[in-house]
Amino acid sequence: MTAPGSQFPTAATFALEHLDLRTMLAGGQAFRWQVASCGTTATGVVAGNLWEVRWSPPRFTVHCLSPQRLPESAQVFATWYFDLERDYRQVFAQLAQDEHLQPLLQPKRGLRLLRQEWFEVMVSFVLSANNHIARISRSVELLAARYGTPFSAAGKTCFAFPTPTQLAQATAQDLRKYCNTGYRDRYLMDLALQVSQSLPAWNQSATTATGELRTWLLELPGVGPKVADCILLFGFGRWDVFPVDTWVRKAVQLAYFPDQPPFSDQKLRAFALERFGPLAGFAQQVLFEAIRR
DNA sequence: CACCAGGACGGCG
DNA sequence: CGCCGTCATGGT
Repeated sequence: MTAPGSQFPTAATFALEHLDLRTMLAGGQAFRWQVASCGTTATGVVAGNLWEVRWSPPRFTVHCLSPQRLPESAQVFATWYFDLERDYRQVFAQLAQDEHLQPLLQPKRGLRLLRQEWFEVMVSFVLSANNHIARISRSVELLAARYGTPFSAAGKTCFAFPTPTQLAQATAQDLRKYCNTGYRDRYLMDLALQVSQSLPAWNQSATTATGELRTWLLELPGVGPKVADCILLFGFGRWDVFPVDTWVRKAVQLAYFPDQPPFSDQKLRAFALERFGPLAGFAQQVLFEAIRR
């Protein structure tokens, strides 16, 4: 389907065995999706466009609601963003070889990791420190409305997530006052400044090794080990990381070392990387979802 | 109304 | 290094 005003097809349909929109879109990896209470449709702004998705098994449909802005076909976008070329059957089969993880997998078959835009992920997870998912979502939306580029779609005004340069215009005062960022205001401002002044390096980071990218991220204000790993996982598609937060800490300890004294985050990370290797990031997401319910 | 939230940071021993 | 108090704000 090619909508008037668009030179690209604005809808695409895919066949999937499993999918859980709530977990995938509102589980704490992305913050701009609104999932309907039925759990079968959702809308969200991604990459400067408004999208609607539908899940009616086994069909996953993606529809662009701002066709005049679409820079590529909906199929190309969705294949990348929703990571549709990855063989999730094989991912689950591989992880099922772990006897401690195996019983947790079946309820999480609908879980997927998104390939989000890295700057939005940086900002979202700097906000995530000592914060609630609901409040993070609200701040992200307020940031977009105040500093992002507006566009109209589906009869309303939407806002692209601000670029580093756009967000660098912000003052700490306004971030705190209007975007509800709390004490993270200065982190965000300095983050936007730093990133906007080194954009070429970040844009070429696709070829950078995960370890090196991680050390770059750790130099950014408000980015510690956990946030850096989330940015790598959700924003740069690196699955060879294992973000350790309060939930995963409990989950790993409970599933693997129930009668041992608490491990340090460093030890937990090393354990997981050794055990799950290139699937560590996805294993983390399974553990996170399993313990959080 | 305490307590906690997908932690990071700075200061201290 | 590792440990500890602090940080702004609202959901539960």
